[in-house]
Amino acid sequence: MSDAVRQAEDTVGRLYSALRRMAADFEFRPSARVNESRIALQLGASRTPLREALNRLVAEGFLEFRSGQGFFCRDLSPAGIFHLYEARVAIECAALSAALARAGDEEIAALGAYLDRTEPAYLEATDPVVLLELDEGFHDRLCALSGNPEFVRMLGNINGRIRYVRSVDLRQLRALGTTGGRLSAHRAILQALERRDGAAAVATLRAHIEKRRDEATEAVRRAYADIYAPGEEGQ
Amino acid sequence: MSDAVRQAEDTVGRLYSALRRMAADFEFRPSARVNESRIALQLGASRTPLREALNRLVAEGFLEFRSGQGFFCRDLSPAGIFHLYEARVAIECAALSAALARAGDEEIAALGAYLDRTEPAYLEATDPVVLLELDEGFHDRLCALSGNPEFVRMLGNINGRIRYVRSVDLRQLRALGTTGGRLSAHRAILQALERRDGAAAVATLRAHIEKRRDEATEAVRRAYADIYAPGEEGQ
DNA sequence: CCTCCGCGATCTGTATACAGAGCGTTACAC
DNA sequence: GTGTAACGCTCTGTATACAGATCGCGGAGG
Repeated sequence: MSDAVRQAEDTVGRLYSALRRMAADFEFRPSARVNESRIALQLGASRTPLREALNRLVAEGFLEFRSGQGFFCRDLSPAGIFHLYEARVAIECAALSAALARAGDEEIAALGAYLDRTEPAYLEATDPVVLLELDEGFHDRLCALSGNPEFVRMLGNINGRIRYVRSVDLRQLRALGTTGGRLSAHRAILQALERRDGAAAVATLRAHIEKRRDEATEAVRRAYADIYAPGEEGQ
Repeated sequence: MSDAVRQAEDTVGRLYSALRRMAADFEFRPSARVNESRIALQLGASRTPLREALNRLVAEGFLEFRSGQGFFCRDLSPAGIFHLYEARVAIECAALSAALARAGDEEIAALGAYLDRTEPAYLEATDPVVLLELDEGFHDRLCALSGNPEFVRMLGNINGRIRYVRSVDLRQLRALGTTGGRLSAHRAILQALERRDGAAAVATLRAHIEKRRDEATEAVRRAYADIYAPGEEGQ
């Protein structure tokens, strides 16, 4: 059994995870074709399971498929990112509403404990990847309070697809020294949730996300620079 | 070119469409394993493209995958359907809000024309499948007014997964002679949209969907009866 | 009668092979 | 010099083959 569990991550699953990360990080350039043979060799598997994993990512919107031409990376545009942020607002706010009605006090307290626990790391972190992980961690847990796995699934999908832009945005925010505001926004949402003040909680969450949404155009521009000239610090 | 377009539906695409319909209609019994060899033979293709299509459906939540055991049909439960309806409310209401801000008068007029055009068929239709198609047609177009393809994609996914239960629910409504209310609800939403009365439009839409959502438990019970004893008219 | 073990059949998981489409490149004509 | 057509290479799309895992069934032991 322990062997089965250990090997639970089978080939397709392993390839899927690797490819998802690569697609999220735009290791495939926007709109560029994915060379199956090369990636298969690189990941140490044959094309059959690789294509199965690629098909999953197509269904999730990470990649596109054109008949007779193969798989392509999704493109990256301000409009596309805006739409994803808009969907994120819809899902997170709906999840929060559901959580207000259904989540128990102890579950909300657990989210508070998470916030307390991660606060030091949040304030000290310099790596935007770590910062983003902590940020997503809060939002994921908040979403999970809804008890609706569809919300969790959809948010996970969206977060994966905007992760790169968010990390670029976050790096910029850190450079400007304004990351603290994000944390306090999380705290404000939690407090409104504890008070069962639905209107305030949803409004705060919505404003929190829409603020980033409205930076999307600028962040996408930076993301392009970052994808095609990595390493060169901002500017 | 016309040949290319005609053949655009390649093998994987064809299999995907066929399997999606089969999964939506619960031609695979809930939680039952999908026999790859049999389906491949049945659909006239080999297992390789079949598995690619199956993997897309896993990513979309129509099927589940268990390592070493293969593909299984999603299960059918009142809670699961409730969660899907809840997600549907979130997406459709958010899409409507976006449409209020962005859709042009002529686009809204086009939706009105659709409603006028389909009204006779709606009132005369006896086949629940046709009725459902008309109903979904309105909601799809309404969602598309948002201009956000993510909303459209998500709604399409959700609608596919609740289609069977909706068709059972709709059949019951028809038997009770209350389908007219649905149509007038659509009309009310449209009129509020034309007046740019966001609060009324969203409230009407929400109530319209939540009414069905709250029938989900009963509809799932009927759906089970229908899946395992088709042909026998309800009850 | 129930339980556990082992065998066999079935099915999944992956690699590989091959056919055919797409695309770039080059050479030739204008 | 430019446009076009044909060639060839590369890569995709699918079938098939085979290895390994899983599950059911039958028999033996308690």
